[in-house]
Amino acid sequence: VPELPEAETIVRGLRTPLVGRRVSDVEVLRSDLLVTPADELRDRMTGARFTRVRRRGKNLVLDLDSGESIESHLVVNLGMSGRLLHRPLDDQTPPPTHPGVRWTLDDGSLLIYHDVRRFGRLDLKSPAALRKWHRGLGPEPLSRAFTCERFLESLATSTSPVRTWLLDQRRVAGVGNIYANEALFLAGIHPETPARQVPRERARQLHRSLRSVLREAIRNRGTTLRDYRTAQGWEGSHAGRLRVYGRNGLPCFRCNTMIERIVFGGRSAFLCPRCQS
DNA sequence: CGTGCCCCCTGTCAGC
DNA sequence: TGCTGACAGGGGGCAC
Repeated sequence: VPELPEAETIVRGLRTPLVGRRVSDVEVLRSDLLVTPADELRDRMTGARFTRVRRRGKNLVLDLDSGESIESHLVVNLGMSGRLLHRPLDDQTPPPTHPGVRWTLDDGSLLIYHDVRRFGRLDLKSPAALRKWHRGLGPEPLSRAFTCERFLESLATSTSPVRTWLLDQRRVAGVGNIYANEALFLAGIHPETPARQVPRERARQLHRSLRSVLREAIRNRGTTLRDYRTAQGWEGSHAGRLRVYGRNGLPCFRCNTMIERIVFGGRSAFLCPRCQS
């Protein structure tokens, strides 16, 4: 689920409640979600303070300080159905149905990792391990480093279908199946076009449309199809704004041609056969 | 290095 | 009503 816009929305919703707070308790209910051994996670997080909450690609990164400049970084990948929820002390809403890890903070509020399918992963990394992991991911598509020139250069090195290219986190970080399909529609590119065969002008357009669709989805607090929720448990509102994703059998907004669903690389792609040659 | 396939897991929905 | 199969936003591992 969560792609870059969803991760960004969650991060924004966690900053205020988390930064400056100290962890008073850690409960691991599903240890299969952890890369780090459960006892180590408890030992290193208990008593530590959240110093920063950020995002890298589709991952959430929670920085912690255990004092005497001992730093850790909790990297959360939400998989398909993960949620990272903050529940204030006076919270009246029903408790999550599939909690995996629960942190109690020093103000009595709770941070809960919730995941029905349990494809998500939580990894508490050292600063060195974080740097190494960081280097393995591609550029942030909304950063200045993601220039059109670099994008064109990288596209030209690959024979993979352009949709597959967009999903590869080593090429560009944070794009998933929804926004890959949306950006390709906006740029008028068929998802199966080999990356290096995308015409230059279309590729330039793809660079622009990728950035614009991600920003638009962030403004809408992400796409809730089923599982995704913000840190406060709210749904995102971008689902109703999708142009092709999930719209097979419905008319294209631009030309009225029926949107098609095809499958390659083990995943659905949605396209307008007329607009996306 | 790229590709195609399988797997991880649970829930929902369409069709019979 | 109940069963079965397809499918779901991600990612890692494997053989080739």
